[in-house]
Amino acid sequence: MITVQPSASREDYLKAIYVLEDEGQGPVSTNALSERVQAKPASVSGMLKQLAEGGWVDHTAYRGVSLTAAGRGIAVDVIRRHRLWEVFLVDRLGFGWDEVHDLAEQLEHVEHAELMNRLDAFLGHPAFDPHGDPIPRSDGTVVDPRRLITADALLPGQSAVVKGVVDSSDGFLRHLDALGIGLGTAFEVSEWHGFDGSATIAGKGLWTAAVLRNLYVEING
Amino acid sequence: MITVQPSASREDYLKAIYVLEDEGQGPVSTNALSERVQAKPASVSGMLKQLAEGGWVDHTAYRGVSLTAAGRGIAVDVIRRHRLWEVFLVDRLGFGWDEVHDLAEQLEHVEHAELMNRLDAFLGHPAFDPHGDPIPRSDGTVVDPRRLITADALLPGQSAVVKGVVDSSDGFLRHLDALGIGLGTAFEVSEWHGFDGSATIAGKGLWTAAVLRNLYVEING
DNA sequence: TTCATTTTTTAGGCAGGACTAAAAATAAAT
DNA sequence: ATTTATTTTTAGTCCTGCCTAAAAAATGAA
Ligand SMILES: [Mn+2]
Ligand SMILES: [Mn+2]
Ligand SMILES: [Mn+2]
Ligand SMILES: [Mn+2]
Repeated sequence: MITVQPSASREDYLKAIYVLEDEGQGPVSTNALSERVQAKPASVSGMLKQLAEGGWVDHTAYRGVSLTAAGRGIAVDVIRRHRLWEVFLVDRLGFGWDEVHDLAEQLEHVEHAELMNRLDAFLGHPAFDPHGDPIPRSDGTVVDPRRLITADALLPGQSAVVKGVVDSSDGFLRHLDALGIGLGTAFEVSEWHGFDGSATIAGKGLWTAAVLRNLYVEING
Repeated sequence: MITVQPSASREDYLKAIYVLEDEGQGPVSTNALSERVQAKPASVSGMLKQLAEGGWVDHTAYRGVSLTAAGRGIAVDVIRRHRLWEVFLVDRLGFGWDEVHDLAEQLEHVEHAELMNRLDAFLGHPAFDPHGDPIPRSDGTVVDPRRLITADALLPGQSAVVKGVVDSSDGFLRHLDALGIGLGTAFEVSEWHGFDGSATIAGKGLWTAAVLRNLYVEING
C-alpha cells in the first residue's frame, strides 16, 4: 500500500526533520526527532518507515534520517504556511507574538491550492514572520539577505537592531515583552560585564547573557 | 473510556444532525445522516454510539438521533466558525462564494478559544455569511430578523431583493453568477408563466422555476 | 397477520498514529 | 576485547474512523 498524501502528522515530522537537519549537520537521529515532535522513539521509528516508503526521506536503520528533494519541498511549504498564518494572526488579528504558535501549528495543515497565495497577497507578501524568521516563497526558495549575529557578539559602543530570536518559546517572548524588547528595537551596548556575561545597554539598563545570546541583531551602518 | 473532546469528524456529525433536525421534524435517521456526512450507515451507527456516550446526542436504537443541549452548543459553534471563515475568505481574500465551502469545512475545526472572537471583530461582526445564512453569536444564539420567502412565491408586480439561497451547491452559485444574480440583487416579477413555472423579470429576462425556488428574497417595502 | 422490503445495527477488518515492553544494534568504557 | 550503557527498532496493543457482509428490527402490503 502506497501512502500518497502527507497527513498533518507526516507534515509535522517532515518540518521537524527539516529544522533539525538545518541546525545540526548530517542525518537526524530518531531521538532528536522524538524530542521535537513529542512522541516516543518507537513511534518515530514507525513513522520514518512510512515517510521512507512515501519517498519523502532517506532512512538507514540506526543511521538517522534525511529529507529527499520531495520531502524538503513539503517541509518548506509547511513552514511557509505556518509563517504566513502567524503574520495574519499577529498583524491582522492582534495576537501577541507569544500566542500564535499553537494556532499556526494547526492552520499550517489546511489543504488548499489557492489559499496561501491569496493570503500572501492579502498580507502584502511579507518577507518575515512575527519572530523574524524568513517566509519561504511559493517556489520553495528561502531568501534571507540579512547578516544576523547574536547580540552577545556585539562590541562595546556598537549599536544594532533586533531582527529575530534564537529561542522563540512563549516564555522568552513574554520576557522580551516585559523588557520592552521587540523586532525593530534599536540599542547600543555601553559596557560588557565579563563576570556574568550581561551588558549595560545605553538608556535601557542591564540585559542578561541569556537574553543577549537569544537575540538576532543586525549591526547599524 | 470516556470521550472528552469532539474531534473534527464528530463535529461534522453534530453539525449534520443539527441541520437535519432543523429541516425535518423529529429525530434524525441513520440513513439521512449517512447521506449527509458521506459515510455508510454502518459507520454512522458506530459514531452515534460514541456521540451518545459523550453526552452530545440522545440515541435510541432504530429510532433516530437528536442533539442534547451540549451537542447543540457544539454544532452551533462549528457553524459559527464555518460561516465566519467564509466571510473572511470571500470578503478579504476575494474568493468566489462558490469556492469557499471545502476550505471552511477544514478551517471550522481549528481549535482555539480566542481565535473566532478576534476574527469576528476583525470582520466587523458580520450578521450573515456570503450565502446569506445567519452567523450564530458567540453565546450560541442564532438571530435572523429577516422575513424570507422563496422567489417562486412572489406575485406579479412585486419587487424583492435576493437575501440568500436554498441550494448553496457550487453549481447553483455559479449559475447565479452567470445570470448576474447575487446577494443584494433587486428585481421585480413582471409575469409568471404557468406552463413551466418560469417568470419574466423586469429588465432581466427570464428566470426559470429552478432558479426562483432556490432564491430567498425579502419583499420590498 | 404474515411476508417482503427497507432501515439499522452488529461483527469482523483495515489503515493511521500513538503507546509500552522487549530485543537488537551501536557507542562508550573498562 | 569485553562489558556496559545508550540508541534504535521490533512486537504486540489500543483508539479513531472508516469499510463490507450479515443479522436483526421496523415498516408496509397483501
Ligand atoms: Mn503542525
Ligand atoms: Mn514564527
Ligand atoms: Mn468540517
Ligand atoms: Mn455558507
